[in-house]
Amino acid sequence: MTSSHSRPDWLRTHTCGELREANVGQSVVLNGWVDARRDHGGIYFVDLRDRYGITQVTLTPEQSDALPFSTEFVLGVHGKVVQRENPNPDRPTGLIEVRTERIEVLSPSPTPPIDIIDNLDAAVDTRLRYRYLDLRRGPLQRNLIHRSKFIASIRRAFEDQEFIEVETPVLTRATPEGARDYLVPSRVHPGQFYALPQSPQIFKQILMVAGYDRYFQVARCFRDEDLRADRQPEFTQLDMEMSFVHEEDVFAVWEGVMGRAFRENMGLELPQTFPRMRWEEAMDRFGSDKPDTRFGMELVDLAEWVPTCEFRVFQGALEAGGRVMAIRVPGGGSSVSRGQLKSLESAAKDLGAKGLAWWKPGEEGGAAGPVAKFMDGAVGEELLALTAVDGATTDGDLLLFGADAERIVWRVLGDLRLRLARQLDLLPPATGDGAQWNFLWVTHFPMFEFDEAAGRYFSSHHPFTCPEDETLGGDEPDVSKLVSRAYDLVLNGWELGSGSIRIHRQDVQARVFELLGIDASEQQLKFGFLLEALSYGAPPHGGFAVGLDRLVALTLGLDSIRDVVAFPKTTSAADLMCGAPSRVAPDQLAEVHVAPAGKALERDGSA
RNA sequence: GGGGGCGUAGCUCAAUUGGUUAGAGUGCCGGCCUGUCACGCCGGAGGUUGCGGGUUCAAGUCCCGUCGCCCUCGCCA
Repeated sequence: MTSSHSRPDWLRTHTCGELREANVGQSVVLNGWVDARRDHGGIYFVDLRDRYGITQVTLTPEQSDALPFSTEFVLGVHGKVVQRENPNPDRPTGLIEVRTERIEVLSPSPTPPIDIIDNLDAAVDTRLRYRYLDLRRGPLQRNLIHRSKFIASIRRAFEDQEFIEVETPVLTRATPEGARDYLVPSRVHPGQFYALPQSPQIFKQILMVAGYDRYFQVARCFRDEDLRADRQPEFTQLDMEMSFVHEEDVFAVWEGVMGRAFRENMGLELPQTFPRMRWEEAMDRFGSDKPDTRFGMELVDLAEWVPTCEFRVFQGALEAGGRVMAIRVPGGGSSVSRGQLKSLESAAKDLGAKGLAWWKPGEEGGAAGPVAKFMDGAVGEELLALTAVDGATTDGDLLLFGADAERIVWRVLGDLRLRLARQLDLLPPATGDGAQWNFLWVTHFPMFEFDEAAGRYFSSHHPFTCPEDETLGGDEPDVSKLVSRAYDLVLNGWELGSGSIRIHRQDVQARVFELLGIDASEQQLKFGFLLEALSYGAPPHGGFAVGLDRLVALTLGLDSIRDVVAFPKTTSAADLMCGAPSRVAPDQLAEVHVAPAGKALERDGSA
């Protein structure tokens, strides 16, 4: 059967990015948006744009007078490709132009509220309100195309290793712990709610029980928490799970996946294996569980040295069971001013420090810092030797100290290290030739973390994470010291993703619940169906998930994931383009058995 | 929920610290120009200064409230 529609003659024969000298003499039809116009009286230039490029079109005065059009109109241009009198070497199509024979407006446009140019400087609200115009711009198009190709590489990499892509539900059950759920009321079950998944965690473990052995998915996840530049309420994870594996098997798969995606999309060869670092070492050397290893300024433990120093604050910190550590800022003696030290100190205080001790060994008197008087002679010499990078002694450095509980020292010095690296420009460029791609596996996370407010322990990862020691320390364990088989993948100081080897033995699982203070009835209530599934022959398994939005943003050198998400939301989780969230008609609410309450009542219902 | 910043023409920003008719660049509209590609020259339109209230002879400017956007702490197993 043939179509009853005849093919319109304005349909393009070429895109706006493909005509070259070889096409000179050909009759062509182009479709595209009016990027710019230049009227020279006797001749009229139009830059016609689509996502492939820009081609210059020439019109006679008669043609331009006969047909009014403006920027962002969509045109169909019939014409002949000709060599240019004045070529433009800056454009791929710059050697040719299309001399118009016939032109028609396929679609008009009012003056756009934002310019469709690469270097746009417009308010974010306007860009989000008219997202379709923002997305028409070159940089955003290139971002989304890069994202698409990146995902395609990852899919191929998983498929080549026998992974099976399985879709899991978006309407699912509320999760007992973790982030706040997005809820969806059920019409059929009055008073009951679905939740949108925070991750496919439970489903992927069940797929292992079901024998799928190697699963992956490009999965949308939802968390009803406050936003940041690198956090959206819905985001995309590259999720996977494997059976009959050890940590190293999971790492190897991802090293292959990342290697392929970087090779195919960025022309970069990543190392075949990424470095591994235990959590404890990451904290001790970088003050962070997601260390940026592209620069030095590592933390140095001063426990051995402190007793030789008279400074009571340092000694007091050790006596109280805390730590004393320092970072050495190369050249900081001159590059970090008193004013900057003040703001560093206030940053340190915001993070829980009582103050910030510093020393500029090259300086005299007050300029040398508040603790300089304790650094005379051998004491100072020894400290300089301890903190020297690769044994090298450089003059004019700055030493910053942390003396407090271990957590605070890590947090404060880890933060100052990053702050100073940015301030002093120690970071390599985010993209391009000088860029570094420091992938790192961080392993051996603590099993549990104590929550002061709740007064109990919580799983650092989640309660199905396998402990390193399956006896969990025996009869009287020190819960705070237990180590898990959870791991993170870190890239240049960003946490790309996390995962773990799971518990598959019921006795171990029961013991973990016991340590978390979750009794049998609560277990049944919260995790019943998963525990039941795991009882029917659960293979030993483990998995991992990577935040795709962050990964893509990083590979493009962007700070904000908004520029790699087609339709992002604002800091208050609103979609300015379609106006979500919105009020709904009372009928619609009644149908799902929901009535406004609290603040929803105060704002009188202008539905 | 807390802290900070911002809100003036379609867009990006000014407005001498409370004082005449709120300006500029850009975009848009009109005119001129045959080789531009950030075209050029001339002219024009375009404003509820986010919104509401207050102080004052007088408010873009000061005060109170409110809304929105951005950053950030909490939060995000």
